[in-house]
Amino acid sequence: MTAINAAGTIIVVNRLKEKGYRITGQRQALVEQLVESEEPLSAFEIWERLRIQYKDVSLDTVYRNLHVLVDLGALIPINAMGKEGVRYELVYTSHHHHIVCVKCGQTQCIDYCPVDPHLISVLKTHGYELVRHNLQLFGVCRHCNC
Amino acid sequence: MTAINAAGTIIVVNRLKEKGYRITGQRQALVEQLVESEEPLSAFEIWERLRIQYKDVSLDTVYRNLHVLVDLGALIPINAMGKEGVRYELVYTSHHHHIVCVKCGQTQCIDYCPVDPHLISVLKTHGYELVRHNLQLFGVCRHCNC
DNA sequence: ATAAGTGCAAACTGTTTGCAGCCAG
DNA sequence: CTGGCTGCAAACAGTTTGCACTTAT
Repeated sequence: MTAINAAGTIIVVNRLKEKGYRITGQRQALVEQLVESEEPLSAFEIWERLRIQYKDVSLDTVYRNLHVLVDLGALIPINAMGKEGVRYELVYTSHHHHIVCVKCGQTQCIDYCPVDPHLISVLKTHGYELVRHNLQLFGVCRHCNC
Repeated sequence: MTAINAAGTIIVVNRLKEKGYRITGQRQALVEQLVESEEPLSAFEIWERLRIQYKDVSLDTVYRNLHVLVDLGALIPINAMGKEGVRYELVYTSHHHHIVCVKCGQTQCIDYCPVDPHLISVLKTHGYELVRHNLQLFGVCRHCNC
């Protein structure tokens, strides 16, 4: 694990401690997997990776810890719609959106966000103040497009 | 049913006929429910409404017909990102998105779409071909902002 | 010590599928 | 008439929950 990843783990683990959560081996290992992953992971994928270190870890524990992190605001759920369920990504990185492959369910980060001053003002004319947003992009990835 | 809704039903039904699908009572009634609905419906909600006319219609039939309409391109699946499953909206109206008030749940159509040639090309560089998309906007409406 | 966290199994939800009968074309 | 459509039941995948045991604090 790189120094930058170790730091990321510590940040998340400290947030857990602050809120009174206990740091178990499984919980810390789950955070490490999320920090080290290049892309959002599904609960099942996290489970597969955790089992290398914790051979008896259960999928339930993965789900429970994912919920804890989501409640904490440290993790955002990304819905892949269809193939495989929700994927999770830590949010200490910069703001961006994702595209999901409608065939295989893989996701990629897209460094683009539609929310600009123009959209904000359009919404204002409708009487709305924007609180949060999510751009869902669905496509076919290079691999599935053959 | 208003004249405009009747017209909407006919448009969708004709697309089904063109592709060789048969027009059963259940199928037509399902289209009518979608046309008449102000907002996207879940499979379960459609089923509830269909059962008023077709008391023995099965939920499977709802799903099967939803798939047919999605394959046809007449219906887009919208993931509510909450605990509920997928919602469906007919696409014979002009393309737009919605903003949802996080306090009262009211929605408004927003005549804005982030998908432009620039975004398409950004996605191409990621190896993705865009199939469909959905912009989810959450805000506080004029009424709730006091 | 003690309450949060865990593994197991079983329940639950939303969706899909195999089959025999039905009905639109 | 006949293949697509249907209802039924059962399977299915992803997720959640009740329980007794374990472990971090």
